[in-house]
Amino acid sequence: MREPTLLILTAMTDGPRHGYGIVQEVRVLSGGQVSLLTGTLYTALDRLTAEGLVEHDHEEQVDGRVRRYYRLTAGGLAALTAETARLRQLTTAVEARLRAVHPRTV
Amino acid sequence: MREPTLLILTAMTDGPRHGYGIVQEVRVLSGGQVSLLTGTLYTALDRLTAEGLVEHDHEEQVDGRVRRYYRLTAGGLAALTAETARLRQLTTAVEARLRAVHPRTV
DNA sequence: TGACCATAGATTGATCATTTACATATGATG
DNA sequence: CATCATATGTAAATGATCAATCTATGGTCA
Repeated sequence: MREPTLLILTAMTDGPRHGYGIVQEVRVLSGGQVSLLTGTLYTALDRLTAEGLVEHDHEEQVDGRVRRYYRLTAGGLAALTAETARLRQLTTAVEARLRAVHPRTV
Repeated sequence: MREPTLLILTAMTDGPRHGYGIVQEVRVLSGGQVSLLTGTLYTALDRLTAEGLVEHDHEEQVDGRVRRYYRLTAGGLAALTAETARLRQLTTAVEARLRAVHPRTV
């Protein structure tokens, strides 16, 4: 799982969100570092839907614009949790190595 | 930076290593989870050399086989350190979110 | 009032890293 | 005599992301 995918899933943990809402939420939770491109977002949502990690929720009409909401499935939450644990383990291992060899750089 | 790349750089933090040595080291430091494929390794080494994160060290002849050693440059170490810090920050943010919303799953 | 920005959706072609598969070669193990 | 561990690499395919573009509404500012 790549980074944008991880962040997209994370943005849906607290409930369904529509595309633009995911873009904004990812910006917030990444500390302003990641601004998803729409090309990344919508193709990822299609892919994740096909994989069963995400599914359609409902649609809204706001000011003449459609809002399409997506939600995380149980499988999506499980995948996100597993991936995060794997990532933490990896990060910890790399940091341990850096500390051991180059104590001042970490 | 993708995961295999991160691990390849990490495997060279304690000194120069040759290709196959990197494969073995990555297996160890990933807790046996990642076995680099040679296609990934050698194309990554070429790319990282072109980017200046890695450079050629020396060559050895062992049992009629060549061993080509690579080492991390100062820029490579800096990039690895920065990437690891970024990854930790990201992982922490995602975990915080998971804990806040689904306390039992983390 | 006309330009621009934020919001909201989406598609297309290009790029890049990785994977898969292939190719070659030696020495040790069973 | 086959297979595995060691050791190097290349070429084609896949997959995810990026860059660019498009449509459309409502609000702000000069």
